[in-house]
Amino acid sequence: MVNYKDDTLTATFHALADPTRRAILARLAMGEERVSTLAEPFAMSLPAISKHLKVLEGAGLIRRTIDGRVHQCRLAPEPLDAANGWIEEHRKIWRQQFDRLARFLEQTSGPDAPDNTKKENT
Amino acid sequence: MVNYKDDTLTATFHALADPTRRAILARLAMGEERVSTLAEPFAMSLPAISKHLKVLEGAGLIRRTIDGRVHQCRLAPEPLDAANGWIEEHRKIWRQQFDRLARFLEQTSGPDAPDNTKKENT
DNA sequence: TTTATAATTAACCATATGGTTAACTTATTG
DNA sequence: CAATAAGTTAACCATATGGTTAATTATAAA
Repeated sequence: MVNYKDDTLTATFHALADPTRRAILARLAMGEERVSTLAEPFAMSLPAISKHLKVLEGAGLIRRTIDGRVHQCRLAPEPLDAANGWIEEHRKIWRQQFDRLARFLEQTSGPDAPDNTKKENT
Repeated sequence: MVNYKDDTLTATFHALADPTRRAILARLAMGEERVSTLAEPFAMSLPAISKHLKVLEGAGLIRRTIDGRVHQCRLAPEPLDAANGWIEEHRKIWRQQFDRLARFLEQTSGPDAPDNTKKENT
């Protein structure tokens, strides 16, 4: 039972909860990039990207080195490890609990019993 | 390279980016609970919890069975698998890239070279 | 049938978020 | 030095978020 800092997790998950930021991270996974290059693929202004980068940096997911007027961004894997740790830890228990419930339903009602799960609205 | 639905990930990460919701999920990992029981530990109103549950349900992280006037909540592990998948997939590449950079710095500047990493503002 | 319980919905509020354009700072280059 | 380029900061705006209290719905119990 590792103890994950609450605000670290919150910041990390919040940073990941945006498609633009995830795309930036995915791109950075292929190597360092400067801000303007990172901004290119997106249909939004540079200041918008600048803000996204600040969120990512605030969560510790990226770091930047300033070289003249060029800001080079690169990934920092630590917070992702924390997020991953939290998910991994819980996922196991959840699976167990989920499967235990499934077996319980199998046993009590049998495989031919009417479907008692809630309808999905996928 | 699995293809994760963008909005599923966004909804999942957003749902996880709140300490109250994570606490609810952690509690549900120990077994099904009704809404009022889930609300007890928190210093906030029932409607607030109700909203949190709706967010979790919207992200597919929990399901509920309505039994009379009692709503039983339980976990649904699928979206967490997706989130975990995204993180896992990227984390590997990030680590590689990170370690490659570290080795590169070792080689070019040597172990005794001056520290060229940016100062942390922890 | 009246009353109490479980939970949601409605209406509202303050603050956060994600975007914009314009202005600014700091380097680089002619 | 003047002009350009990289990027951030400032000011602003619309919408989303997370909370509140009051009202509402639906079930259970007296």
